[in-house]
Amino acid sequence: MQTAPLHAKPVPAASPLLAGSNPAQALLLTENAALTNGPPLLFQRLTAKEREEVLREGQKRVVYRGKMLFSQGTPHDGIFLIESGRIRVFYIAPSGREITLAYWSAGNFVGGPELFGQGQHVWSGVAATNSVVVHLTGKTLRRLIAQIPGFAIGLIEGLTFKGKCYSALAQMLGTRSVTERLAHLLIHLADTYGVKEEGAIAIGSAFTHADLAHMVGATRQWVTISLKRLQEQGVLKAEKAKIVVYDLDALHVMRGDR
Amino acid sequence: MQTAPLHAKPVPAASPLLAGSNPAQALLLTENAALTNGPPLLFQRLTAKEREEVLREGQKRVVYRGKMLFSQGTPHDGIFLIESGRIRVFYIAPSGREITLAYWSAGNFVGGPELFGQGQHVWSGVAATNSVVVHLTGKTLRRLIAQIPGFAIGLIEGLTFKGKCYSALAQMLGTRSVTERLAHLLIHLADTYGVKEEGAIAIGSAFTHADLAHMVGATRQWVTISLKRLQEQGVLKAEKAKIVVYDLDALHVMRGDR
DNA sequence: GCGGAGGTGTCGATTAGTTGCCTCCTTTGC
DNA sequence: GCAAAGGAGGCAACTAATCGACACCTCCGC
Repeated sequence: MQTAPLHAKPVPAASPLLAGSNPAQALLLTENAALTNGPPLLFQRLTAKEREEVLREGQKRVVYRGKMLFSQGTPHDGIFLIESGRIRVFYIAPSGREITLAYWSAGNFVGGPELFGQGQHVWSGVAATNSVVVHLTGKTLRRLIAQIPGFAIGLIEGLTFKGKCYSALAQMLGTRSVTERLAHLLIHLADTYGVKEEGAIAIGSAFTHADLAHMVGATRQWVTISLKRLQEQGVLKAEKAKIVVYDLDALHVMRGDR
Repeated sequence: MQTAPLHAKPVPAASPLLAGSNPAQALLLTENAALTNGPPLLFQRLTAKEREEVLREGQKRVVYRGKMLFSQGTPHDGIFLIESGRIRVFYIAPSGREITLAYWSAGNFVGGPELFGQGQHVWSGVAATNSVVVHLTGKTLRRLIAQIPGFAIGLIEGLTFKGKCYSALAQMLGTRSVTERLAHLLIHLADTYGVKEEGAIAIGSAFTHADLAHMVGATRQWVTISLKRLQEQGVLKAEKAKIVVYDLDALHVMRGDR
């Protein structure tokens, strides 16, 4: 997730959102599987025609990896609908400590919890991969809500969903130890990105220790130490940019649900 | 905040909500003053007639101090509108650790983040004082939303507001130390319940150390220690059921905003 | 091939925060 | 009036997690 220069990949011409069939995901720290498996897609309830209309109203923007989409403290105006790529939403405290709320994929929108603006962003958003987003201003949103009933419902569903995400994160951070949170995250990663590999599950995602640390709300070093400890216990094996989980059940025990 | 038996106070006959003029508050751990000063009241946008209609549709319920209003894990159906009293919304992890989201007063509703049900409660709600609530089921909510436009907007505002609360809490828990969080809370308490007293501010609220601990996400003992430390520094003086703050500025420094 | 940047592993010191236990003070019930 | 119960507060031992620093490794651009 470094911000190193990348060969700018060509931006796809046709919007995948028009098809309305992408397996949208949200990657975040939670114990509620329902939250991460099926975030409600904003476009799900719309006809092809309505989808086109929404996209026409918005302003398409290409965001390269490492570039900021919006920043905490800056004025808020509307939302960003993700067409492709992955957006990391995070917050940095005055002290420099950082917490990642979630990684959002195509079909979701970011830039909440407010919809119409009139405030400031409380989170920041950065492109975790080269991404394409559609910016819908507060003004445009009002118009679309009035015009397309399904769009309004989709937005409310989206807001409700985000509410659940925030609240799940707060619960995790408030009541679970870092170790438990890490176990949670690993189970979730295994679920989402895991590939079965002769009895074990390989997580091939390119998350650095720092990325994981931000997701569980801990320091990079502590994640390194914890992973090493888990490795010594035979629960998993950490190779570079790849984690192989041998004993998923042990993680569940650690998490506190078995 | 103990659940000791209380002499049941008479329940007021007329609903204060009909007047639509109570100074509603939400007590929670956040750095955003706007969040706590003015939570949007559900009834603010309604005419007296509409208010009556909503109250007629709901089922009134008296909840005595210490009694549960809803519990995490139980099926969710609709929301509870607070007519009088104070409801504490909290979560208990399997390990027994507990975190308080907020204390909500008259004019607010609890039982989110979902509106219509079809899920389970993720938080629990308990009466912190003898309270009167109006239960609006998911079905009733749908009807009211369709009938009264202002009610729908009020609900969306409420949801958005709750989203901000959750997200503020997550940010606090993820990036601030317990000490900083306690400073936050004390400032906020001084703001809300504080009474000026010859240069100092007296917080007379009957919050126990355990209550404070649950609000900042720490143990009762650590709050005791921290308060004692602050007392040694001359920042405040903790008497029983009363905290006198001498040096509010020191708390601000501790919080990291000066 | 060299230098830089970013990621990882590790160590030691320190602190933040927890756990368990104990005492004191109120309240309640008889 | 007194015993029992339970909450509130305090002390001490312990551990979880942070902080800062540094060495190493690998990938990448030049």
